[in-house]
Amino acid sequence: MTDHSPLVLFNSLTRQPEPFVPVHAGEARVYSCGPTVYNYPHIGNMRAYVFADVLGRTLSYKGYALTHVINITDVGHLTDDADAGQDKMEAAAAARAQSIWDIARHYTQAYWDDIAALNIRTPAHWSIATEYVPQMIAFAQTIAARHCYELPSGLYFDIASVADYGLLARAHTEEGAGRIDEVEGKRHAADFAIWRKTPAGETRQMEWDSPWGRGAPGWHLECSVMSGALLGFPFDIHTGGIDHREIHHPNEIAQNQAFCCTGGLADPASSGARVWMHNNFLVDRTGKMSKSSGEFLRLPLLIDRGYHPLAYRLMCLQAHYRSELEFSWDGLGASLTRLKRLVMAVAQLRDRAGQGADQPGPRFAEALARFDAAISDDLNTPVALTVLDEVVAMKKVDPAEKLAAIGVIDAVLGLGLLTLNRIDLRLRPKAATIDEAAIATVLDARRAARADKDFARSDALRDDLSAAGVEVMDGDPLGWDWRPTAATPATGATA
RNA sequence: GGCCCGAUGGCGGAAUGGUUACGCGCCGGACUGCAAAUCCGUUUAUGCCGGUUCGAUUCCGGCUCGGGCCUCCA
Repeated sequence: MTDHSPLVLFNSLTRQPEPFVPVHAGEARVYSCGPTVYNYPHIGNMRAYVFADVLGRTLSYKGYALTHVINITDVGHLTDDADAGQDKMEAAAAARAQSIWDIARHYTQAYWDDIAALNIRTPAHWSIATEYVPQMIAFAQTIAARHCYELPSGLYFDIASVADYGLLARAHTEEGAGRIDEVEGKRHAADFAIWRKTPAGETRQMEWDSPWGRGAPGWHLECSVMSGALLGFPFDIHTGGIDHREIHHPNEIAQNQAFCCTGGLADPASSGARVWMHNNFLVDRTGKMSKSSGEFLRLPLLIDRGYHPLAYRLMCLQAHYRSELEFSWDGLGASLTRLKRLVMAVAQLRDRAGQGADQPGPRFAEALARFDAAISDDLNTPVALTVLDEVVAMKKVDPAEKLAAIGVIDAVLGLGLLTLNRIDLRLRPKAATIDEAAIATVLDARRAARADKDFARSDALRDDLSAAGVEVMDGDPLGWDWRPTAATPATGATA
């Protein structure tokens, strides 16, 4: 792993791949837009953090000292129009008759559970929006005179006050059909709230005093403030979902420009971050990605159905982060099968390796160079995975060295191959009608029948288990003697 | 309506101006009491119409279809 390719990342600002050049030598400072904790994250949301995690792991692998920040937005966002809707956090609290703070705590924890299940490394900082309100007010005061104007509903940012507004979105701000309900007095349709005043006569659970009256910060403000406070302007990389490329990040950039008193975006440092990266969506043709439709695709739902969460991570890695990825249960099953085979191969390797070398050795140099080239090419994880497969399949090599080579690759991909057991992958679907002990009992009886060459009885027991959602596997190399049939939906579920 | 993106085998999904990765599935073989699991091997694809080119899946134009954003959803 000596011949490193230069790391090239696709910058949304220029729409070009660019060599990564750190702002501070040897360091990489990354800010990722995190969740708004008014509901559970769905697996499409989580794709963004798998992407950010791979980016962070790649930077670490390349030798940069990584400082990663992910924010938690616990300040409410509006539900519909930018300035007229109901606050999402307030709405969730009202619907559940809980304190807005309880709501935030609950969904933050749910998000963190998903993060852990997906083997996403904990960032250096989880920045909590409500802990930065004083800094947000200070930030707003800094830019107010030159870049903002006040209306009865709040303090607004004048997008004409900075150069190149909307460059990131490649959008022209001349508004076409007026589908947005204009806030009375706004100078441009795209002007956005820096501070939202609480309407007269109302009280909100979350509100703060400010020079513009009691209210709450606009949500674009928090990312500017927290990224600047924790990483310093300019920092290296700002990530988020591709939807943020259109509105949120252009606004964030405009705020950063105003705050830094810098000019146009010809100099990428003016935007606050040198590189802006956006992951594409997970698309779901079944329509279960919509949070408004009741049951949507959450990670725990996959687990309940018998799919290990890391199968979902692998599914994400099989596509490039800038491509849309089609979700299907069959596809998830395919990823689980691939992961299972990888894990099994590595487990066998561990059995044979013993106390061996912890370095890959020259036999692996060529493959690792190709891995390096792939991941350096704007995080091409699909190709990186093919290199992993090749390394796993290599014959006549020292097992300990091979294990070390796999370790190098998995440190970036984060599939947990060195620690995951095949047994770990055998999740029992929640809906299964049989428990582990019962399975073991039937399997014992079946073993006895087979020893007696009573194959009629043996097959009957196998059919019983099959009817209960358990597929029997004799002679599995690693003792995985059954698996849940629900985890392999591609096969006809004949009972 | 405005802006933008995409179309690769059964499914997912890479890459490339000239031999179309890889995974899963399918099929064949080994193994098995039979299966399954596992291992080995094999098979199939660049939406349509033009253009540029010695040569296009790749570059350009048009068409069709699909998708995203313009409503704070990654």
